Amino acid sequence: MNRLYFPKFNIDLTLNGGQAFNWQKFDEYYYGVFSECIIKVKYENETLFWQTYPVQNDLKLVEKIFRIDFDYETMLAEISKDEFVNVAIKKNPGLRLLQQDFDQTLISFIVSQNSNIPKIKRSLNLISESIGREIEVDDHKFYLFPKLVELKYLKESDFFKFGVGYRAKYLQKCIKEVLEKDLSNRILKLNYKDAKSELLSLHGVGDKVADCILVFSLAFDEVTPLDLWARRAFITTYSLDTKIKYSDLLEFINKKFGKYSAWTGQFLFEYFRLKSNQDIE
DNA sequence: CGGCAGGGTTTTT
DNA sequence: AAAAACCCTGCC
Repeated sequence: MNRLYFPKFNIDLTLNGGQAFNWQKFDEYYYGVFSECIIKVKYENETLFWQTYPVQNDLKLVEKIFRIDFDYETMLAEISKDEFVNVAIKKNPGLRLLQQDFDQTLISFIVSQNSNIPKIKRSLNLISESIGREIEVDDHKFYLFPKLVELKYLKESDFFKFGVGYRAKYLQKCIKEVLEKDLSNRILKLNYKDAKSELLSLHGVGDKVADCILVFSLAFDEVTPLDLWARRAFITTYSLDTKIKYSDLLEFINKKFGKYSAWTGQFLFEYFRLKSNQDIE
């Protein structure tokens, strides 16, 4: 397998957290389903072992998805100055942000709204299995995530069969809109403000889903998606008004953490989510 | 701006 | 067993 030196990486925390729904673990390897390939990875001795299928050795893709070039140390040094964030980092060392495919992330987070992780994964798998190309890796069958041009032919009732409920209509409309606007290509050149307003104009995309896409696929680190957990985390940690508006909370976070807002949010989010799972203290 | 409906599964009571 | 919650958005 190929190797990349990649110190300070907690692969379990990163791939099982709420930013990606397309990784499955078999034995000691994770297999990630993308639209162009399956990525197989494991992490050992500060090294990422990886391979891509069916086209092998796609280094560019792996470097992009794991944000290999991101200066993790400098970011940690900066945000750990905050005592609360420092605790969250200590409890979740090696947590990282990914930079995933735009189209796939868009679909994934429309499906994710008001739902839970097992159900989200099930629906996304159904979508892949129904039209994605089959790829066999290590005796496991995977199905590539369909591209928007393939999904645009599906009707609302087709999406409904994937168990996405009322989000079927959002998906069906949104895919058409994105293709008509050529957004997948254009958005790569836009700044945060313009990219977000483009996303908000899409059916089924509100503040939270838009920010998930901007952070988890376009690597806009100056904001963080404020779902219920992240919102609760920030409000509790900094004793904010429980009724604070979405945009006001984003502004508060950006003033405090600037270009590392996304990383701060991710650490606090995981810290609160895992803490409540153990439900101690 | 505020309030609520909207799949269906998981979690909590 | 029932109810509430669930990484929410569109519509009124």
